[in-house]
Amino acid sequence: MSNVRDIAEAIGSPVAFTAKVLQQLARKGLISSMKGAKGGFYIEAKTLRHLNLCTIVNAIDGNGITENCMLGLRECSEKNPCPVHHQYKHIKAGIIKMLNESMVNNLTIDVEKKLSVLKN
Amino acid sequence: MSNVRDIAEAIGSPVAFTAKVLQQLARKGLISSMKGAKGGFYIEAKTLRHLNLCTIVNAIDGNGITENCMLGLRECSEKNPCPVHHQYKHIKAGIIKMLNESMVNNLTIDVEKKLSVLKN
DNA sequence: TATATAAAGGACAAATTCATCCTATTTAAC
DNA sequence: GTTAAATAGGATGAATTTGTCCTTTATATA
Repeated sequence: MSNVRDIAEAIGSPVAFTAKVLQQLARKGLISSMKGAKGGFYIEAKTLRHLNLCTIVNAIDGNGITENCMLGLRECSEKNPCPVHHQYKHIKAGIIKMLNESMVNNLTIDVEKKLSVLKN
Repeated sequence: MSNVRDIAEAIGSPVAFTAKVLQQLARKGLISSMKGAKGGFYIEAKTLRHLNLCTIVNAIDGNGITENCMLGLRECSEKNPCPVHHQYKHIKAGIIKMLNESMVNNLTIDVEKKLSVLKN
C-alpha cells in the first residue's frame, strides 16, 4: 500500500497529476484504493499476476495505438490502405506484442534490482 | 508544380494549415517553392530520388521518435534504462528502418495506381 | 507597367493535453 | 466521537498543438 505522494516521488511526476492517473486506473479496476488514514493504492495479487502494459495503456489512452492509422486517416484498412499501411502494420503488431508480453510483475523485478529506473 | 489549395484538397487537410507544413518543408529544402502566378510547390527530381519518410518526419517533428524514451524519461539509455528500454529499442529500430526505407517516389506509385489513398 | 496569382510569415484563435487546487468523503487511531 | 490522513472528483488554469487570418513579397502575363 503506497500513497500518492510516495508514488509521485518515485516516478518523478507531479502529485496532483499522478493522483488523477491513479484514479483512472482504480476506476478501471487495474489497481485498488483505500481512503482514509493508512489508505493508499495497491494491486491485488491476482490482478498483478495478469497485468501487462497493454491493459494499462488501453485504460489510460484508449486503443488508439492499435487502431489509429499512422497518417491519421479515419478509414485505413487492408482494403483501403494509406500509403504506409502495409509497412506500419508490422510495427503496430510489434508494439502490441511488446505491450502484451510486458508483465508488470516482471518489470518490477529489474526496478527492485536497480537494473532499470522509473525517474531521473 | 502544385499550389497549396490543390495539395490541401488532395490530402483532405485545411488550406492554411497545409501551407504552414509546406513552408516548413521548403525551409528545410525538402521541397521547393515558387511565388507568384503559376507558382506553387514541387520537388526537385534529384531530391525526390533520395527523399524518404524519415527525413520528412525529422524536418517536421524533430528526432523525437528516434530519441525519446517510451516512458518519457529524459535520460534513458543502455546504461540507465527505463523498465521497457530493452523491449522498446527493437520497436524503435523497426520504426526508423521503416521510415528510412519508405521512399517517397515509391509511395507515390501506389497512390497513382489508386492502390493506396491520401485522404478519406 | 498594371494586374492577378501564389507563397512567406507574423499574429492570433481554438482545441486538446497536461496539470493544479479545493472541497467532500472515507477510514484509522486515539 | 474527534481528529488527522488519505482518496474522489469537480472546477479551473497552463501549455502545447492545431488551425486561421491578414499583410507582404515575388512572379507571370497581358
